[in-house]
Amino acid sequence: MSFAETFKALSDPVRREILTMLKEGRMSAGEIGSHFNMTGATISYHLSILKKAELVFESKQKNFIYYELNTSVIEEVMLWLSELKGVTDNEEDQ
Amino acid sequence: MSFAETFKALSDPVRREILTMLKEGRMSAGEIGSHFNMTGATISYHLSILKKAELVFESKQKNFIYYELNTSVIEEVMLWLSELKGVTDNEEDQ
DNA sequence: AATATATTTAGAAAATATTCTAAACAGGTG
DNA sequence: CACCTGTTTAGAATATTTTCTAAATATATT
Repeated sequence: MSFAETFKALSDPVRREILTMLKEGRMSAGEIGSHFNMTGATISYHLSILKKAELVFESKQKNFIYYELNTSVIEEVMLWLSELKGVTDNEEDQ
Repeated sequence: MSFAETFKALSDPVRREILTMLKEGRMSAGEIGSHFNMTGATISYHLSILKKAELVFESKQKNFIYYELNTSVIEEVMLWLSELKGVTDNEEDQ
């Protein structure tokens, strides 16, 4: 995991909205795309950035590709941020 | 606070390193700059991005400008991320 | 007041990111 | 197999970001 890739992925509003949509469950590329006023190619580009950042993973089914949140990277980012805040091990457990 | 600005600020390795340095306490622009192989102008640019994102604040003293971490925005980001993970209010308290 | 030190601003060059259109690919269905 | 649907890839246009040099500003010191 690279924080550069992760934060870069999170820095785009379209990509953050995609992640928020995926909170409710997995969606196909087409379903995701229909929520935006953009071509499928552009959505595919954003999904590829999220995939590289490991913020989502995909699974194929028929000729659909489903995307799903990957929460483990989110936890790593939160850990980095909490260390930045200077949280001690004890404080972390509260 | 805008998540776009915050994540964009966090997406650059130089800026993340500046934040990590500031964890130890406040530093002047010059002190920060001397840790990097870049001109003062470039460091000033990065500091302005961090300032706009409210990840740091500055205070002037003599002809030095000191920078300091602002942890409140970091907490807002962590909250956004924990909501993305789908954490319930109860789980948050553990 | 002149000079020195610390930092920022302006403007330009180079690198990266975002978006589009058109074409390609992959898996079903008639 | 030919075709349709869903998605990605390639390539180009545009926008944004990062970095530099040079100049400007602001505060202190002599």
